[in-house]
Amino acid sequence: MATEKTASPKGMTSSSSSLHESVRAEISKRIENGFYKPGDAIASTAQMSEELGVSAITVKRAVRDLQSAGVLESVPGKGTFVKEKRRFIRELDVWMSSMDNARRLGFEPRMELVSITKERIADPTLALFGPPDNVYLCVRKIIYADGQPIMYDAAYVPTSVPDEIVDEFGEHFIVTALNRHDVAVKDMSLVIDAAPASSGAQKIFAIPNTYPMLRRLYHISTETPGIDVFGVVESPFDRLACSINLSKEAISRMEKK
Amino acid sequence: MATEKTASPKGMTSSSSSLHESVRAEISKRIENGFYKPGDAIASTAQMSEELGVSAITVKRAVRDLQSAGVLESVPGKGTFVKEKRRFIRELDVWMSSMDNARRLGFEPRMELVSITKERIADPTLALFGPPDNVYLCVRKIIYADGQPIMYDAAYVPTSVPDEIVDEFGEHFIVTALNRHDVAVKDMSLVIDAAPASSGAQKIFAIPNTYPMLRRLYHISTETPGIDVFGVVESPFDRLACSINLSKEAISRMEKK
DNA sequence: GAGTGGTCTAGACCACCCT
DNA sequence: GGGTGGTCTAGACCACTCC
Repeated sequence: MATEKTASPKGMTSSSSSLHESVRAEISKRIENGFYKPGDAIASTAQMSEELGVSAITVKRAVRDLQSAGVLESVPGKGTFVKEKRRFIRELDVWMSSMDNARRLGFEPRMELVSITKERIADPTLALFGPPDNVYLCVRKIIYADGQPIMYDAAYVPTSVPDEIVDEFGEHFIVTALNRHDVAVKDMSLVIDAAPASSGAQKIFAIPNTYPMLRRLYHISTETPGIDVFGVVESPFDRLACSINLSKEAISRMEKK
Repeated sequence: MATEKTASPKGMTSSSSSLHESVRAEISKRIENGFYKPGDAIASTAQMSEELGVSAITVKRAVRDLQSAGVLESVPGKGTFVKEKRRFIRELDVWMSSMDNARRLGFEPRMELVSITKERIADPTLALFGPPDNVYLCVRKIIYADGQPIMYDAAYVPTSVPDEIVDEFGEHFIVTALNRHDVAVKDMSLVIDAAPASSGAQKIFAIPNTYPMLRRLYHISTETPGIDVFGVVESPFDRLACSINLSKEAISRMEKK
């Protein structure tokens, strides 16, 4: 079958080797051109299949890859839409909470407590910080900016932390809540990486497949013996970036070497 | 067709809704169990298709998702293999070059100059730093750790930089080369995010589809007027992470607020 | 009911690798 | 030649939404 074999079906630039790549490029081009604007629905699979002269499955393949790339979003029964691209930048150097950070950038932040449970640290990547193998209070929360979920935070705090402080975890960031009760933060280690979404994050952010999230692993140590906090923050990579400024002082350390 | 409809074909845990997710989970389970070890070839599509009682396409779908997740790697004509998981951690706080950083962590680093061309800054994300719209020298290089490519660096340096310094870009990091010629670095801004691989990075790292890379955008400003460097480093997210330590001094700034 | 995307299948062709 | 993965197709069913 497949009798006619046109090199480049219906006016697509056949720059790529495979057909689904060409289709993907065509859709991307239309978005860049402004033919499809953010929020718009693109042509349906059936339409585009006929229009470009390729099979419906090939169109679906291209669309799925663009979903993964954070460009498109499909709603079953409705259509496939061009995602709004607005990205939140978390400034790590200014050292303020994400909430303050958001406000400064003109976002309307909101925090939602998901659960407080007693758990051991499950995430093997947190082993990087060498946390004691205890049972912790695991505080999970979602941070929104302008209604969009941008972070999913799982913090492991020692069970020895008094209830007055725990009660504030729903409204405040961990560090803020600790500070308000005179538990001074001594030091904070961060590891930034990307990894497939946890099951919790998959539900919250509606991640289509095992797609990587931008992740911040943290270890907060305090002046109070026995109070160390470990945690993971996951964010969709198209909605968050981190910024840092390394000042002259830090650089001078290098020059001395 | 598809007459028999077993809920959970051939002893897979049907924890997921869709079939390809179950297949994916099954493969992941076998890797966790140690049934498939790093470097091993997994069962071929045809074998697994029969073994699990699902169509070959569904197996391929599951394998493709695991490729994207950085778990599997397929070599056409040979088979599909479990990737070795060894990750390089770039310490940003210590403020040393990636080469020194690598040696300290027991990696054997190597740098390979790809090209030095005259270009304007193409990457729109670098606009974040507000670079002047000039023609720059674009220095592209690959950094390897133990033979594995872990970074793809594209640096834009002003054309006014003397040739003696440019000649050293092939062997040294930008900052190191500048320092060696008394161009002192004043300040460095970093943005860490994840984004689909550039075309160059796709080739170097053999990225299957438009899969996101961990990215570091940088802006280096120097004491010498007119010498500012902008750049992008891309890394496969399963091969690199960044670490930072925020010391007590940085935190004290917050407490004062 | 008509249209949408999501899933699954069977079958085919190709390029590649190994023996 | 026989195996592998990669691609493409046609056709089907489902759940969903909107009219």
